Amino acid sequence: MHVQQELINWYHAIKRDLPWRHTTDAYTIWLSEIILQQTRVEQGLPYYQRFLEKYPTVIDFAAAPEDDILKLWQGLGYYSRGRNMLKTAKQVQEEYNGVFPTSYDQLIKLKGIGEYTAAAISSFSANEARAVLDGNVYRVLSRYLGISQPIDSTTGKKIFRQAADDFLNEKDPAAHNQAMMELGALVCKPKNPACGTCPIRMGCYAFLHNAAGSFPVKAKKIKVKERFFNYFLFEDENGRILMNKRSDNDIWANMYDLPLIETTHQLSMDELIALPEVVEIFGKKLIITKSSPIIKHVLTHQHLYVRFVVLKQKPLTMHPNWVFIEVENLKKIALPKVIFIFLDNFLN
DNA sequence: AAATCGGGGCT
DNA sequence: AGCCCAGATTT
Repeated sequence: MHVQQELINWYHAIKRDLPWRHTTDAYTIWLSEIILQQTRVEQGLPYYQRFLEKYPTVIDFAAAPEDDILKLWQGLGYYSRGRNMLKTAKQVQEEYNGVFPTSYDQLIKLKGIGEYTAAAISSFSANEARAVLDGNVYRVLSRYLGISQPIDSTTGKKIFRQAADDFLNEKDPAAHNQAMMELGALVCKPKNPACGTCPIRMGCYAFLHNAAGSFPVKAKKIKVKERFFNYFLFEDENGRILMNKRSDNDIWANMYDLPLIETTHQLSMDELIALPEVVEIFGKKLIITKSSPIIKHVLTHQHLYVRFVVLKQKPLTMHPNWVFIEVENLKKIALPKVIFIFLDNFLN
């Protein structure tokens, strides 16, 4: 039997029961695919359920305020996904009369949909013969075929694109794509792959050479930047919290945090309150109710060292992006994880 | 081509 | 600590 058929047979026998595998509705599949970008199934699943319940159709989604989308996205990370979805939903409503496109060539033009997602939606919703190429597929193909070009180089990407296209089962692209990713997720895992249970091990280069650990190859290393965030929390006499709406050119775009002084390195409390910016905003004599320990918050490309300083007095000057928000209304706005956790502890 | 964009789980 | 996760966009 052909290896592609072995793979599909294996998939049908052991596949996980995931909700987006029960539909061919392009909107629903789009929702699942965007949520699952760089996100494990178990982490994305509850978000998928909540989004589908609140926005059953692309028309419902298109009508949502951006703040509502970001709020529902809170905690999932890579928030531009949510903002791009809103743009695409509006575009589908206007240019496609609310009917979500299913062809690769139309999908690839939409905001937030790249090669992987266009291939996924077009194959799953319309069985278009497009091979997906995600992290799972890179790993499976590199091991199976023994491809040692780096998956994060331009030439490597071309080679893997060709390999994925060649390997595609054109008679059942949808099941083939699902099977490739399922194999990567359940068997051909990054660490300690379960080669003993792999349905296609007898044709696998890495299995036959006992070299799964050598694939895939990555060329680049991640560079991590350190940043030092000093947040100031001020609660006024009416129990409202002074919040800050973030800009759209940094992490946590358009989400809410607190008045922030960022420094280039870690300061002591004495050094912090002597800073000219701090004096300008809060005056010379700071009345500090309490200050938190330094919290290390780890992002992929940044390590944040975050401190919260609770103040008694209100700022002398107000920044345009600052706004007082009632505690009750905090649950309506999107907060980064580290902010949410601190406020949750502080207020409860 | 390289940098940027989160948060969580596994080793 | 380092790597990876149903990647895409910006610089």
